[in-house]
Amino acid sequence: MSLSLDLLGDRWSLLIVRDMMVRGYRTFREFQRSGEGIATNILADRLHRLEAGGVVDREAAEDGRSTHYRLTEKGIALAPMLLELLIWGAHHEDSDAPCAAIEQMEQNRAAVLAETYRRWKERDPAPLLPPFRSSTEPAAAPAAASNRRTSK
Amino acid sequence: MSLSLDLLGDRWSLLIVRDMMVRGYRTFREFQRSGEGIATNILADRLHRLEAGGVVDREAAEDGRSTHYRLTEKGIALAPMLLELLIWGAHHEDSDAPCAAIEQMEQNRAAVLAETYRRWKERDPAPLLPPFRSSTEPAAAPAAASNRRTSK
DNA sequence: ATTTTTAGGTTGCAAAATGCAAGCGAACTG
DNA sequence: CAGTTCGCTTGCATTTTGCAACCTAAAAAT
Repeated sequence: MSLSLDLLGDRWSLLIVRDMMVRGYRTFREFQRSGEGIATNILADRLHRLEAGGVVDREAAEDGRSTHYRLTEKGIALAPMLLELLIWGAHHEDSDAPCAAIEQMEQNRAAVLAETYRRWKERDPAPLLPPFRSSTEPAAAPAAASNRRTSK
Repeated sequence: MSLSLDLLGDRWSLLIVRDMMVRGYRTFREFQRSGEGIATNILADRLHRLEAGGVVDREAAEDGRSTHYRLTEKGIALAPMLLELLIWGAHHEDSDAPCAAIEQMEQNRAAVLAETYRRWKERDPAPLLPPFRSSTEPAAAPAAASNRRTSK
């Protein structure tokens, strides 16, 4: 496990993986602007390390100028761990998390993971959970059969 | 989640929590000698931060000289996440992990977590998985609710 | 065909975190 | 009383981080 933490045990790596997995982020810019404020040199370094560690892959986008980062099989396999961390954080740290959504995930772990894996396999870039506060569009229906948008 | 990583997102914090949870470590010395080689100043700092973050508690030991660190409710709640990380690491990083034991944990998540929680509640310092060896022995199996330990 | 914008970085530098070895005070032990 | 164990702290060198500025290549706009 110490080897795992060599790769993932820092302030940013898991945040990047989470952004790829649940928010569907793919490009350098998206990570950069994801609100937490990572410096560009650190972001570049982390992406390289994750690539070297076999957690992400980079591929040129169709438009020719941007690069798309994508989780590998090894990377998407972090989903269960990340889900548990998300739940733990919602309960014990993040007071601003959308409680109803989290509770639903908690009671529907398998479905959430299945949906996460499907989105990865089909390269579906839609966010797993829609952006927190200003979501008025009923676009993305995340987890399982029973899904209802409950605001905070 | 970024708040969670403020507290846990570094090379050592999760390793300390794991040592408390699965190896039953309690004292400064035990953490220090746990093989990974953390410097004493860093260890002291991490223990303080984990205490400040409400993940561990410190209590004076009976012998008067040593201190016992113990996971709080919030700390033991990290068990599901840590179990998933352990499994992920065994599959994708740690080639030296005891594969059979891991596989058993994987198919028995709920029981492993129940046993972990019991050990915490009863202050049972026995390691969850004994120092690495073959897992064909039923006595070492932590999974079942049957337990005959007479500590305390 | 030039300019402008966008994307994905690199570089230099200061500040903070880390690793290492040594030492320190209090509590027990002989 | 001397010596050991325990949980740290201190000083110092090295490494990592954060910040801002800058760079190149390609697409878009003019």
